[in-house]
Amino acid sequence: MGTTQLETVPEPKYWHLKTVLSEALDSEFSVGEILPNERDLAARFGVARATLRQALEQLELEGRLQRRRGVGTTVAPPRVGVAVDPARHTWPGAAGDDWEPVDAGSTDTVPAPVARLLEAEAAAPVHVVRRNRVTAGRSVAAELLYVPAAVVPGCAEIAAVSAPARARAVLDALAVHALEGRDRTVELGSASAEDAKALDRLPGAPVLVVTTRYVSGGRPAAVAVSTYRADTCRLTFGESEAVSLLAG
Amino acid sequence: MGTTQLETVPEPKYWHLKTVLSEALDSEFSVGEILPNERDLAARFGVARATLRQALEQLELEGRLQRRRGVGTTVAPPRVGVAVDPARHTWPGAAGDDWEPVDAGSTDTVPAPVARLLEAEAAAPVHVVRRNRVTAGRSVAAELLYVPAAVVPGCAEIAAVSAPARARAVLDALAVHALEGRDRTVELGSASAEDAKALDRLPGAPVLVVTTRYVSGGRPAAVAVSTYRADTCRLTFGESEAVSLLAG
DNA sequence: TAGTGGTCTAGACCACCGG
DNA sequence: CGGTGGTCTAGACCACTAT
Repeated sequence: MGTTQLETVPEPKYWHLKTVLSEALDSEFSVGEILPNERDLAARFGVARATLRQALEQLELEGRLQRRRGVGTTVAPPRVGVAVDPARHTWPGAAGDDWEPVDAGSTDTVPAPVARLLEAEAAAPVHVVRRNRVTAGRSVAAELLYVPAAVVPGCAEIAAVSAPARARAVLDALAVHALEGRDRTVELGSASAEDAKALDRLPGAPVLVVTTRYVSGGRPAAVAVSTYRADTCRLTFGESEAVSLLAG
Repeated sequence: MGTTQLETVPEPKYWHLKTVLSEALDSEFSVGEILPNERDLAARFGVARATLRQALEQLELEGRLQRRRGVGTTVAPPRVGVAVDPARHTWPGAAGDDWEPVDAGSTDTVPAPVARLLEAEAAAPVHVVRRNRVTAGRSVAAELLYVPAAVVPGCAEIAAVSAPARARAVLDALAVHALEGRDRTVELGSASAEDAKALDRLPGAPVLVVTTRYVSGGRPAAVAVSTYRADTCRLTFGESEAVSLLAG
């Protein structure tokens, strides 16, 4: 039979499609340009729409494309470099950061992983602060900050008139302590319905979940769970912020 | 018609399915247990297999499930905490790390983003070292380390007999310099065919891409692009390594 | 209202793994 | 070999956006 074909491992169509599209994006399209619609593209490549969509989904995951229902598919700008770890260790809410306080409330039940990080009982009273991060004019992250009530005993944020003021009250109460240390984890997640709304994405959209534990007085004083849009963000650590902006 | 239904916003089926399955995983399954196959599950929930798969894909993305072709779907163990940023700043290849050198070679053409980070021409000769990271017995990351030939002028790794020895030669030549600093970015990507093989995943699988730039003598001396399995890894920074292991 | 992407279906075949 | 997940099809309808 001696075919010249060696190891005929047929590449999936969607994978090949993704490669072709990716090269086309590099050479024939510019940022913001809109692509033909999915039905036309599928017809042009001779595949089912579902197959084409599989390729588009991958490209969107990689931050190459942006798709919006009712609008179309556009070429995405390079990912935004977002500083996650500034040189100065500071409490959340310090002056000059990109975060805007949204609201604050209290609860007795925090997620189990958060309770573990706080080294507290899941049932202890905890303040929950919601913040959004806007960088370079784009909404990039949503955050829930958990502060045990015991850490900010005098905090009476309930009395504050506006929602942002309630959030600020907790942040200010936190800042009176001395910050000793901080540690972090980064992992992949999918946006909850609530986070999705804040990030202007659909529920389930891929996000980078940054969990930060703040230590003061030898004990965990707060835990922040920040969810960043994975399609548009590149998290930067150390002095690399300026670099990554250039690298975009 | 006064239905009791308010704001009938129909939740997508796959989203609801995901929620139901997620709760079932918490309460009725233990780690490693195998789920019924996709056709049975789809029938049981009264949905098409594609819809069920959409839910399973989300759960796999979140590290809750593990699917292997020809085998089945199993409940995944908690994500492994992987230290990305040890307190001591060291060159790659320092004693005691999890990385095993695989091979090394030379090239004249590096990816454009890498060239930018190296502040070098894309056409300059560069050594490329491939390493794999095995943590807790599991293959978690694959890496390409780019070292400009000018940084390790005496390095003659070509002569080394074995592939790992070639890699070590470059790493050792790098270690003679003084490491001044390091910066990093983390972003979402999808596994290349080559990385997928090293990570025992399918091409296109979601990965966390950690780009590290090593600075020596006031100039970039090396750039590492490490791709971590996003389904099984949680990257840890700072002193949080022990914590995250507990938190698992 | 027309056009877009998002969801869903009911099939089919393929690649891979185990016994 | 039988069973699994992976790929692919050709449709249909829905939710959203802009005009």
